Amino acid sequence: MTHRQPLPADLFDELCPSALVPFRFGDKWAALIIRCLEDGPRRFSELRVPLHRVTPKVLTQSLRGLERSGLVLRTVHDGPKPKVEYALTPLGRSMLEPLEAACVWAAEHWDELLDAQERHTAS
Amino acid sequence: MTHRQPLPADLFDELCPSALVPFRFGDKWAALIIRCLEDGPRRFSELRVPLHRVTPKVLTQSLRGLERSGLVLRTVHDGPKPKVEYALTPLGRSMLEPLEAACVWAAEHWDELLDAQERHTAS
DNA sequence: GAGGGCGGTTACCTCCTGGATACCGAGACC
DNA sequence: GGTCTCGGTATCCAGGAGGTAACCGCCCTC
Repeated sequence: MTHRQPLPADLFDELCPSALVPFRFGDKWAALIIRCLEDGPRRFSELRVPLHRVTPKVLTQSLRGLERSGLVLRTVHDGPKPKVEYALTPLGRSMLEPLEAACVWAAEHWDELLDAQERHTAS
Repeated sequence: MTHRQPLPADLFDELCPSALVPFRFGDKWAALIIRCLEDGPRRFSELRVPLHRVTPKVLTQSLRGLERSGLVLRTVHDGPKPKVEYALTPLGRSMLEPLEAACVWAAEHWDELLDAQERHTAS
């Protein structure tokens, strides 16, 4: 091994972006929700279908979190029938690219990941 | 809005890779650790420097988790002095690409993210 | 034989996420 | 009046992630 750079003294210095690296960005369901919104705005009850394992409370929590981060916009349409729509903001939409890259990686290495898990639980 | 695809009925059907999408992959420090290893193997005490806000217990936990996932290899070099090295496996190294994409995204939109946070805490 | 660096481990505790379950008000529909 | 859908809340609770602090054996050097 040739002479390498020593590691930086403090990865947390200042507001180092790497501390907010989107791996581990958002809560447990954030990525799935964002992918549900990529085709356009969706209603709450529309999101509940593919995410039926997520209770409404948790779904609301996640959506509020994404709203707080500026990734999702919540719009209440006044009218006779209640109608609430969630849509990606431009910022949220810009996230689709790295998110897609991460999904592709996961899909490609799915088998290896499972193998590693099994090999460890076996031993 | 033109006619869109309805959302899939169940995002959790089978072993859908999107459920393991690397956003939210690993624990709190996984991404930072992986980036510390991209230049080659590092020793435990070497990692402790940039990650000095992570206690040894948690660092060990994270490293064990990454080892379990097959992303990191732990090697004990027998010899007069104790020497343990952590290195990325090929699988771990392949993860650098999407991780880098995520970091670039975060760096580019850092200001927007902070703005959104502040705007929300203010209101 | 005292001390120090290495690579951790152990015990304990706290907080927060996420889950289960039940319930709610407004409007439309019957 | 009763009931349905929509878009959530309220309440309670368990598990686990993560933090604190102390300790450990081994080997080396002084």
